[in-house]
Amino acid sequence: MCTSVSNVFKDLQLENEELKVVESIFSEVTYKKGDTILHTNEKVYYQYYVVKGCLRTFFMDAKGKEHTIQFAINDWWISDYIGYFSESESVLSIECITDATVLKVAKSDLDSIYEKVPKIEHFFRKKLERSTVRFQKRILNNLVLSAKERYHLFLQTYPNIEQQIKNYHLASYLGITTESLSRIRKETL
Amino acid sequence: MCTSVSNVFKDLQLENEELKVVESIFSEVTYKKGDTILHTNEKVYYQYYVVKGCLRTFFMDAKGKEHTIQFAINDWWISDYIGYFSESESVLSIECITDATVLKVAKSDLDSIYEKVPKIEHFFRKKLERSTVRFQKRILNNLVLSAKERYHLFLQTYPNIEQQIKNYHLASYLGITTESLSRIRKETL
DNA sequence: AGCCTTTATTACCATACATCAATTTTTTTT
DNA sequence: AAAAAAAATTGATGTATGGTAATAAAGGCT
Repeated sequence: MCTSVSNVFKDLQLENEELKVVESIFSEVTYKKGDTILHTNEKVYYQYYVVKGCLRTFFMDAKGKEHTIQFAINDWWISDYIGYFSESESVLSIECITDATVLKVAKSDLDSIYEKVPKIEHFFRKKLERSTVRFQKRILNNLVLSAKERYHLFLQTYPNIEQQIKNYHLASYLGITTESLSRIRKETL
Repeated sequence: MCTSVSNVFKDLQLENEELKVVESIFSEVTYKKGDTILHTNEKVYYQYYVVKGCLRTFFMDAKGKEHTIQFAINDWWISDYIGYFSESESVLSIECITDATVLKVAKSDLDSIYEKVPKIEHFFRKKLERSTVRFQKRILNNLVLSAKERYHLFLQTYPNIEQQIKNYHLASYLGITTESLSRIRKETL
């Protein structure tokens, strides 16, 4: 069916049997630039592994201002993890910044597989550990760095993402306005 | 040995055999108010389950300003999770705000138990999921709320913690100065 | 190519919070 | 209880980033 699933778990050395079970719960979906995969106030059933393209999650605040929480490109995972893990309605939207191909998997399916294939539970625990490290670092950075410093750190850390996104995507990720980002970029040149 | 370990995993219905294995890797330690459990630039071997007392992790920036990352009271876990998960030197310090009793466990011991007792890996995966939700919410809040709003949200969310901590602890958690916090509290009365 | 929409830039003014310095209040120590 | 130390408050002023609005540049579409 979708051969890319084996790629997701390539480091795991799954038996053929295991791989079959795992493949059965993933499905490949393609989207067009601008598509919204998840709207706010929907139940969050899925998380998504990005095969190709660039996506983001964002939060729309009371004043209608967007706040980008996460970008995802090749080999990253994305979802509204607040809604996904707490099995509640979404507070974020997931949007395709470019045309995209993803593998989606339902939380309920994944949860039931953990018992059958412990390697998979292991994989997702490790993934959570890495994402915890990233989030903690992000909190640190937001506490410590100026907007300008956060901008340069982003460029360093995610050089592949900047090309694919608009300035206002990045501004809303850095927690500043497009105008401020524009000023920062001007200074830098 | 230390009976409180069974309490940590009370929802898990561990067999006697399993409990014994698990208990063997935890050890109870007591600290005095003001003690620093972990200094910066040390290897982070342990994470800590708080039995009693109040602790915090904080980051000291280049200007010598403290930034509190996390508080922990009864039944919470605490560590420098950047250092702990990435097996690197600590960037945070762990400090006892009050006298405290904790159960500490080494990452290496825990990792080796996951294979023997899958229930434990399951437990820690779930714990990571919940902490991911909390961190995502914290990022959202920092993006969206004013200092005043963050203060009131903190009081609501952690009513048990405020009594145990100094204003400057809270200020450094909210990302503001003690002076600003003082003004916020004055307005509120 | 030219039109129209989207995105980015620039300028001016506003504001939330920071910084510095002095003082008061609370807590700890003797 | 008095003295000393730590913590909190208050006032005056500074600064990074926000908000608004107008303009310019870039990208899509027929």
